[in-house]
Amino acid sequence: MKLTTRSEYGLLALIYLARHQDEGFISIDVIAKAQGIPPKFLEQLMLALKRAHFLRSAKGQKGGYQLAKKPNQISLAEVIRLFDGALAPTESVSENFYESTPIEKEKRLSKVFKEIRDHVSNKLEKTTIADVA
Amino acid sequence: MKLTTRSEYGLLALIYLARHQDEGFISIDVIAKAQGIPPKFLEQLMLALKRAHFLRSAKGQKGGYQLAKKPNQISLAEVIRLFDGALAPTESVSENFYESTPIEKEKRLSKVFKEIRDHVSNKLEKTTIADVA
DNA sequence: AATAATTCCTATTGATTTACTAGGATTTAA
DNA sequence: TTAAATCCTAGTAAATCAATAGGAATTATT
Repeated sequence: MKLTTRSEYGLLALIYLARHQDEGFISIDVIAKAQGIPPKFLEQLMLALKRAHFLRSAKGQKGGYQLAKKPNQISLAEVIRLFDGALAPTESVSENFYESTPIEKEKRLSKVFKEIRDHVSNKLEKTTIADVA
Repeated sequence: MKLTTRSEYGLLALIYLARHQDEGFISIDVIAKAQGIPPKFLEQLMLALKRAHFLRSAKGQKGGYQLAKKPNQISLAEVIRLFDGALAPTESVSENFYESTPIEKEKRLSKVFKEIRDHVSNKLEKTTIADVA
């Protein structure tokens, strides 16, 4: 469950937008500058967030992005899953991204990792952008 | 905190050795075959585990590896840190592998990840090879 | 109508990491 | 002397990651 910079940047962008909810559409350049994110890289992330329906956009001059949901309706779990996939320490123990891995046959070990997955998942599911903005 | 296969294989090897503690030195080929690990890859991992003093070795014919500590004195945390580094979701929130990351300035967000780090860390610190073998 | 500012979209790049493999040197039991 | 093992480092192929490039489409402003 190591976060990539995409997840980190994605969260930072959402937090920024949550803090400026009532200011209409905000451009990538503004967000990038405010949060210290390479603008062209952020562009990709915004597109992904938009396609996942966390954001709404407006094209053209005076265009930009705004939240498509209330901050308290966007969980950290959803955002991190979008950019990084499984929250679990191994995919063999993931609910959403199951895949076989070497430790799978070791039931006791798997149980430990499942417990961790549950805790991480619960925590990130419960925590929303509103909580951290 | 996504486990690499090195960590997974490393844990599997230690579990095997814990289950065969009283059988003297056991060769890489035997462990590799039993646990389904590419032998030359396992060799590297064993070497690392030896250098970290989890294992003892004997060279030459009839040689091999055995645990250098009791299974209940080897925590999952130590093994995973050896192969994968930080247990924390971001290094900015890691005690043992601190490094600056983008979310660092967001205190609320960092707090969430610290809580996760603490839970993961505690759980893996408390759980030993004896518990999972 | 022209221009500037923006999102949209895909491809590409360079660096790093990951999962291995290769192979020689050394040691030791048979 | 030989076979079986660890020791050790280098190399490699593929994947992932972080970031850049650049053109197309859209829209407000001049």
